Amino acid sequence: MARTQAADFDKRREAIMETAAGLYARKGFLGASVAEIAAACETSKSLIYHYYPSKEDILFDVMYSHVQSLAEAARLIDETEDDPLKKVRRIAAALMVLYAGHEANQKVLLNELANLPPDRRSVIVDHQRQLLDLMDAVLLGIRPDLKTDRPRRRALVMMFFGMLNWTHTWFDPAGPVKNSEIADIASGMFLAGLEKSAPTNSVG
Amino acid sequence: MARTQAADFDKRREAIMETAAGLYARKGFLGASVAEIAAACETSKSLIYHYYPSKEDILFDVMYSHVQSLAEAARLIDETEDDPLKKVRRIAAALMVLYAGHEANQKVLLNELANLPPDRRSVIVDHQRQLLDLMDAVLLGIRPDLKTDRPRRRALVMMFFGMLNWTHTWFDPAGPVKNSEIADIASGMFLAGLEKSAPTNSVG
DNA sequence: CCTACCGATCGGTAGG
DNA sequence: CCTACCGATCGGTAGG
Repeated sequence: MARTQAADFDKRREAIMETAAGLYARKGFLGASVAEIAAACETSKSLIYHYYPSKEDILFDVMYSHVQSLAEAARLIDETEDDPLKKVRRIAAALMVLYAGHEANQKVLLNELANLPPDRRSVIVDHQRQLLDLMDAVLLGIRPDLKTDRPRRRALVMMFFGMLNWTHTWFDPAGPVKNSEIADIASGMFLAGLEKSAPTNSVG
Repeated sequence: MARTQAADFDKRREAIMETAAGLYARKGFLGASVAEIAAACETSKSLIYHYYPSKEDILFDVMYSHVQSLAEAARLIDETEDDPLKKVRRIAAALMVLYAGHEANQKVLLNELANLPPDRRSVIVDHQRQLLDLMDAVLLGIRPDLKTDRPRRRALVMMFFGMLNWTHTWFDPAGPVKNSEIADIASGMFLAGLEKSAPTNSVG
């Protein structure tokens, strides 16, 4: 019976986390109260504190679960795809799927990092850096001439993530443009830009 | 003498606004207290309320002054430059100059819109939409084939602003890459992507 | 799992 | 009378 209760515990905890993610996304971490989270869960404030030690622990959970799935998805593609051009397109597509399916978590991840204490923030930032480093390696495979220009590579990788991450401010998964099209447009611009600025026509 | 006092009033008011912008950017609107703003201004809370009716009015001022200068800069280029390709490059460069020179205002504009009441928020959003509409017209000048595909144009314009606006999360004006280079990279990718996806080779 | 609370701090305002 | 400004404190609400 203890196992059954534990399973139920994790399930309720996750439900609280997802409800909190929605409120944190809409009102901000500081703008959303624990009482509001409890009300949205149709339960009491005390129940929330039974599942989480603090409001901040819920925030960490929202961010950590999401950033981990992003890094994992990219790693999987990196390991199973050889062509660096296809890597870019597949990673963009996979990230957009995860963004569109977890809009609240994505908004919170991008907007509320400052509300974590340094030690927990660095855990999240580490995972984000894994994603950036992975894309940096992919970029280097496409543009080996940039081997000694890390600052420029960093800027280029940030353009890629800029196009994708900015979608949280405007993209509507229910709208006329599908998230797969957004991924195609972003990776298309990224690759076209890399090709056009390359020293030789070795790209393509 | 009344004129001299009025001039001093505006000057002090602006100093408060810029100090508040820095705190709002670092700690968020809800995370920064009026007491902190006063302390950072080396004055009292009451003095702050002498210059602004509320904490929220300061927020509006921070956003409004910034978004207006962004829209104005783009409008000026739009009116004085004929070549749509050059328009893109010049607007990107002008926006990056304003972003780099007003980092705090830019962060606040992008992160704290939800903390304005609907009526004041719509004033800011209207100015942002002017910028988007302007870029949409420029895009249409480059890619007339997209005349009937507004959703796709919107997505393309958002890629442009995604690259530029995402810089507030990573770009360091004191770093090795200049903001003019960022503008070149972003507009280069945008234009290369437009060219590559065009139905004919009419672009360039 | 709830009601009843706490220490602290919030945005905003009082008298002078 | 006005403005510019201060130290102290208001009523409510936050997380816990």
